[in-house]
Amino acid sequence: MTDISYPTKDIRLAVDCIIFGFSGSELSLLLIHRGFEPEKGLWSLMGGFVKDDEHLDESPRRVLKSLTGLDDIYLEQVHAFGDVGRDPGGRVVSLTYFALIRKETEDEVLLDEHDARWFPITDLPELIFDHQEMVKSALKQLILKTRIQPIGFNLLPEKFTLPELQSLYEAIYGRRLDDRNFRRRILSLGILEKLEEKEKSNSKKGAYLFRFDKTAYDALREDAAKMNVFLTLF
Amino acid sequence: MTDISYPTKDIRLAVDCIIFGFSGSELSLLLIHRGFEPEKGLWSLMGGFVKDDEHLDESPRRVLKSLTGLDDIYLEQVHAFGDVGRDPGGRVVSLTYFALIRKETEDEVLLDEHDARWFPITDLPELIFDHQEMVKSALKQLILKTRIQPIGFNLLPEKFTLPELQSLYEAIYGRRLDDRNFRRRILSLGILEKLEEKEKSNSKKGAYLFRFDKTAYDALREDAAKMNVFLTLF
DNA sequence: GAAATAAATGTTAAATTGACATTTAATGCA
DNA sequence: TGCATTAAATGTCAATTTAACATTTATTTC
Repeated sequence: MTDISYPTKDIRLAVDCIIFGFSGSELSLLLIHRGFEPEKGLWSLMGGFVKDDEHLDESPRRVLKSLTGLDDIYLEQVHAFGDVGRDPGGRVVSLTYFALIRKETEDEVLLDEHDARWFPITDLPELIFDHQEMVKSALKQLILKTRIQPIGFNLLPEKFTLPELQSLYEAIYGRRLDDRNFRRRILSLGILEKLEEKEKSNSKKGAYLFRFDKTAYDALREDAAKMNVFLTLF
Repeated sequence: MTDISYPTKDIRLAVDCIIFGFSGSELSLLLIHRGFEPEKGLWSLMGGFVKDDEHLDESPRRVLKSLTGLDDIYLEQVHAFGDVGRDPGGRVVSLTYFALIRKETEDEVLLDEHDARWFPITDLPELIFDHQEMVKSALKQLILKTRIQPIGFNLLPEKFTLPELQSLYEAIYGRRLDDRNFRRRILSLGILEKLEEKEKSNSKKGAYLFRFDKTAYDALREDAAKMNVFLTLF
């Protein structure tokens, strides 16, 4: 940055969070019912202004904490939206972050206070401003990232079954996957630790629980990095 | 964005451009010699402040125009850097954009005026502030994007040879590729139009020139989108 | 002990990838 | 004229990966 002639005092900086959750076989989004004009009654992403003394990535963390009560949320910056006129309240540049949370770990009381609700990604209500575009780009980034990094586990409980994991991938990619091929591929990576326990809520037989093995993944990634080669998970 | 209680009047918004060029077999970066304190004498990315009345993506276009004289540059937003204290001149949030330009179409006079110089990506000088981190993330994004979208052509002249194209991929990925396998793969996509002309500056035999076939690519992408499937170019 | 249900498993053909060496076209110089 | 030089262009084969497909297994409940 060399040109110091144009301070931009009138631009305000905000963050908006695209909060993904997963349950059953559905990927969903946590939205806020907007209680004031303009666009009263529509739904919106949860957001807030960046504080003067706060690092950028802290800002969505604070916002998410206030909405869900959760710390330690997986967050990724997506895009800056800031065209003139995108927000009728003045020049607001908004940084979007997507968040992956384990559904049902969030604080229901806080959610109620914010008039927040989960919506299936396939059936979203009308959103204010350019929030729909924000969701679209976040989903695109989630899809691309999921393919090459094991971030999906942030949407699942620590222990999960292979059918659950497959459903998650299907929900993210928006298409059905062959179960035999999925298992073979995902297990061959060696980044899942099979447990003795079974989860029986979905079937009589029960499905074995697995846990993500971060150490194994780090080694795998290290190897790929050494050879300057792309790592594709599924 | 629902929380309206924290206006951020003291945050200034800037853009910094990571300008990639390619020639010979080298990927390089256009940098500016910093003529003033702090960090005088180091090199930096070309940047500037976002104007109050300018759409976000227009800002790097204006900056690039002033440096290179070029319009119609391929640009992609990369990341917002804005931690407190990253710029000693106050709270400055900087949006980074990477730019792909066809080297030697730029205006030499303007470059001289800005004390700008090309550096091989493998041999960069010391950069101010967090600009090295900016370069790193931009390069990462370039690599990922190159794999799935035909953006590399923006670094080449309209007509190019296969050896040139391969060199470009090698420079971006940072590893050697097998020429026979490269040709087979890239030609099988059907997105290159072979011309009658040959380019003879690099060899006695001469190499056939090709042109990127956008129509064919769009059809290919359309097909992939229909099936919700990933498209990998190379 | 029979029915029901989801989990788990295996095979094969087709396609893709990776590794590898020779021939071709043109130039310039002897 | 033809020989040396140089980078471009080409092909094969084995190994790996992928896609497509159906049956068996473990457990519960009636």
